[in-house]
Amino acid sequence: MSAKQERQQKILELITHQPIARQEELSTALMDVGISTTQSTLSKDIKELGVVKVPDGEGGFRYQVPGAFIGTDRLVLQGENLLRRELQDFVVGVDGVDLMLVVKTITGHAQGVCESIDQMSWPEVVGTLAGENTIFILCRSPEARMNLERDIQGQIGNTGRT
Amino acid sequence: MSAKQERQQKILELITHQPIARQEELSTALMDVGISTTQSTLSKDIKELGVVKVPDGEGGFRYQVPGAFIGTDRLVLQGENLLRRELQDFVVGVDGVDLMLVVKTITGHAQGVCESIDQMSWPEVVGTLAGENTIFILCRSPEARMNLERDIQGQIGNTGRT
DNA sequence: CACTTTTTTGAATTTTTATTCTTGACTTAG
DNA sequence: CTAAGTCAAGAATAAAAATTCAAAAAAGTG
Repeated sequence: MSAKQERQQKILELITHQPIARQEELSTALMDVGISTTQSTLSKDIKELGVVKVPDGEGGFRYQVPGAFIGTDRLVLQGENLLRRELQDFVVGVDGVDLMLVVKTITGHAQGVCESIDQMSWPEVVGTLAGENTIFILCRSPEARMNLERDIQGQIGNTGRT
Repeated sequence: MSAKQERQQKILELITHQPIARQEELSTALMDVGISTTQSTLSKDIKELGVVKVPDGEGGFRYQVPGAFIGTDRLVLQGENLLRRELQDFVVGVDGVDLMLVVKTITGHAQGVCESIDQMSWPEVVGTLAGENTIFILCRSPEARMNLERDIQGQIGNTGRT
């Protein structure tokens, strides 16, 4: 494990276990653990890790590991390309009745796929909701549902190509 | 509504709808909306609101409304006040068909808003379910749904007042 | 109304953070 | 081995954000 990785790992540990308000402070804390570095390097690490400085509600600040944030890496793929990729890779089935379309994914990926579907802002979709491996899609009409169902069905059929 | 409140409200709006990387930039954006203020004041507002500056994954930064965190003060709010606050700050849209009402929130806030809705124990609501940024609300009748939809629509419509 | 108290604000300043630029360590290809 | 290329790191510096302080505005109080 490289020095950089070790340091970044330790940074995450430190900030989750104690309130750290400034990069200098972090530098000191790292020193105590035998890691010596500069504010400059920490600034870069922090950006890379996606760590953020949040108001702590007591008039101060503290660094925190990002949780709910969108952030970092997923922004390379977007829109239709991302969706196609997700459908191909993660969706295992589609079904539906009436206004409800149900998409099954491999475990843990429903949220992600659902996010992509949301991003498309399809007019025929009223709303979506994802669990762990299932997505519910409420459609505006049975016809809209059938169209979508056919579309998605088509996409996931492509899987074994090339 | 005080000047301060208006300004802070607008800050939340602006940063959710466009990427803003620096406080000066925010100041400019506010100017475009007719609000004139200084970096100094914005720094205070940002702290008060719990807004954070996050790495955007493209080598830059942007301010963002906090999701997972908040140890701040807004948690004292309860019942209707809390709900109103949540609707204003976090809800980005409402839609529905038939018995289903769908509320969209900014990412990570659906659970919270849904909780507040549950607390209200509205008789026209049969049940609710929240994902990451979407809430499904099953209503007792289409009329009930329309009423709720109108109510919530009204709340989130308040944003741009005066 | 006066008068006190609290709150809000901006200018100036300090503090903190990001970036630029260089250097050295390490890799790879010839 | 040597040269070209990549990567990590720090010193110095630029940029951005937080804080201090004084003054103005607003909110109470008798």
